[in-house]
Amino acid sequence: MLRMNTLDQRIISQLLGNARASYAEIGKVVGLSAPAVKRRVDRLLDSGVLRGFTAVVDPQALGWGTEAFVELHCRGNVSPTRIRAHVESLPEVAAAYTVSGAADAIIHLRAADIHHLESALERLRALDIVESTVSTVVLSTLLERPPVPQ
Amino acid sequence: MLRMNTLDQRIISQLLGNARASYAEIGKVVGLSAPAVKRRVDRLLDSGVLRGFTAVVDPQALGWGTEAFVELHCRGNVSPTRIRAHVESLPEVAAAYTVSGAADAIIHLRAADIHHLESALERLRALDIVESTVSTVVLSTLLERPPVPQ
DNA sequence: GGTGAAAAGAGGGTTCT
DNA sequence: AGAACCCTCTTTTCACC
Repeated sequence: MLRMNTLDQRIISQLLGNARASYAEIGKVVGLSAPAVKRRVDRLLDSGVLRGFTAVVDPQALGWGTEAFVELHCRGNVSPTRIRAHVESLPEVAAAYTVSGAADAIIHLRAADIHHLESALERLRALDIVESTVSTVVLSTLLERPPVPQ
Repeated sequence: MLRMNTLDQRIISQLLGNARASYAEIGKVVGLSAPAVKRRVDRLLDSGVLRGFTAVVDPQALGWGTEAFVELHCRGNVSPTRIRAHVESLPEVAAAYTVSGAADAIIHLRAADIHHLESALERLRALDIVESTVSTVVLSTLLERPPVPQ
């Protein structure tokens, strides 16, 4: 595990805001030269604190505007690893979490439309670890923030 | 609304995989010159299909490893806009959705630890639109995929 | 959408503290 | 160790075709 300081956090903060910012731009904000920023970014990538860089797209625009949250109730005791192995076979799974409470997991589904969502749900319910599901369809996305603030 | 073709989708796909890829690299994959790629990316940014570029960080590594999903039940009829206005005042809100079913919204909370999460939940419940909440604490993240596949 | 040129940035080695 | 400086090579970003 890496020990990070304020400088690293501020660099990450800049990259969260704009992953295509140049090292010089970032350096100007955090008070470092461009090569110094690059070496820190490389180190953060190596250590796994930074996993990579991605584009933020409008799901609606790409035709993936229909979402749902599904509480997963499994048959008997199923390990998180097995749940993961099963749910990652569905491309519509945007995220999956094991949780406290009655449900075993919460699945975030993302699909093109209601029919696509229904099809994904059917395939999810057909997994042999699944006993029952409780779905909540998303009507609108009020807010979505990048993974980590500041 | 913008009409997009396969070329745009492939460019977006490349940027989803690596937002810091050079235009020349992207162009080599999709069969375009670097300036042509840049023109399309600029147009996608202008039109809002591409919202920007961000870093993918390990929340654990930055000390934001504790998450929860909260079903929000509001007093009477509250518009999505008002819900949004209220919940975005909490920095711990990672995402918020209006949903079908009994709850009015689902809030995705992200905090440093259980105590931080508890504090965020208290502030959420203190909002005057909120009648009651049902929280589900995330035990582990099994899977998290970028916003849009392919 | 491609081409070519000027400006900006990346990346590596060296020096300084 | 880590950051700044410098130099070369690549990339970006225009112009124009």
